Amino acid sequence: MRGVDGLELSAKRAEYLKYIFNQGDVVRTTDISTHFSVAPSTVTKTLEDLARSGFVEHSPYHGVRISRRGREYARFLIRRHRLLALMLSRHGLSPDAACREARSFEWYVNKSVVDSICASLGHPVMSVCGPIEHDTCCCCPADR
Amino acid sequence: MRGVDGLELSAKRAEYLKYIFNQGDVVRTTDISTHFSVAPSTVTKTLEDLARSGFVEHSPYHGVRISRRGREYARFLIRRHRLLALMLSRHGLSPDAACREARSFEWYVNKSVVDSICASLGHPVMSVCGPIEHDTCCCCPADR
DNA sequence: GCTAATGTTTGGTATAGACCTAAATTATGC
DNA sequence: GCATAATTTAGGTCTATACCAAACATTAGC
Repeated sequence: MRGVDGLELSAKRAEYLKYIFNQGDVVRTTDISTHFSVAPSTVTKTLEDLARSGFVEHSPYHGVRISRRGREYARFLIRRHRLLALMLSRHGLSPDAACREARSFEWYVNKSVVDSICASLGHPVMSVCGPIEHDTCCCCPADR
Repeated sequence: MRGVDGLELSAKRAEYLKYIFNQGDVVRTTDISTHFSVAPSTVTKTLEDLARSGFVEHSPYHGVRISRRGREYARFLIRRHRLLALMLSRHGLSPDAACREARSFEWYVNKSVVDSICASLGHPVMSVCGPIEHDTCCCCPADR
């Protein structure tokens, strides 16, 4: 995660990656196109891009599998989302609203900002929409 | 400001509007193109758009002047920026970093979220990069 | 009050991202 | 091993942003 600023992927691509990560194993084009309600061909193109950037391994006609890099990045995306949602909930939003609203702008928030927020919240382990892992956080030796 | 969610303008357009608002009177195409380092024709096109949406009054060859609607909206943009910057500074960012980082994602943050943050910070009157006005805040009778 | 310099707009082009349909290709289930 | 289902390819649309060159309008100098 060194040299990562969290803005490498557009919102849409990041959502695809998150979805692929959450599915675990091999994900089929149709799964993604159904989930996001877009045409399969749209998915194929985006997948090719994600593969070109090394976030997934795409074997045509057989689906995609997340790469090591993609896995790390997806974990960061999830950690960012949950930290921002938690922050919003500390600023008066209901858990649901916090989670929903975080989705709208999280894609534009730097890793360094996320790390600051994480520290200011005392490296919390639980957010309003799930646990927060700290293996991609600046405070963890593994990341240094 | 009723019916406004803060996402009406793209980041670029909102920046143009903010600049025009800050300049006060009539602003010339060249001023804007110099400020943002883009070609004058790019500015003209964007200005036409802003005029079409009612944020500015554009009299060709004579510059633009902000409209009533634009003025209100610009005030909201500034209030949003300063509240988010203040929030970031409360989460460990230096004043400079808070202001800079807020710029990168503020464009995607809803008015309702801004209002919540405003309330949670106790409707502050000063941020890290300038005063915060509350005439566009949900807490003010003028807005109801 | 005309001309030259300056400022602005018009029209055309480009890129990136996201999306689509239709046609072609590959895989899979009997 | 063939029909059907899944997937990719080809070719296109649309929006936002940006650029340039050429045409045009305005202003300033004389």
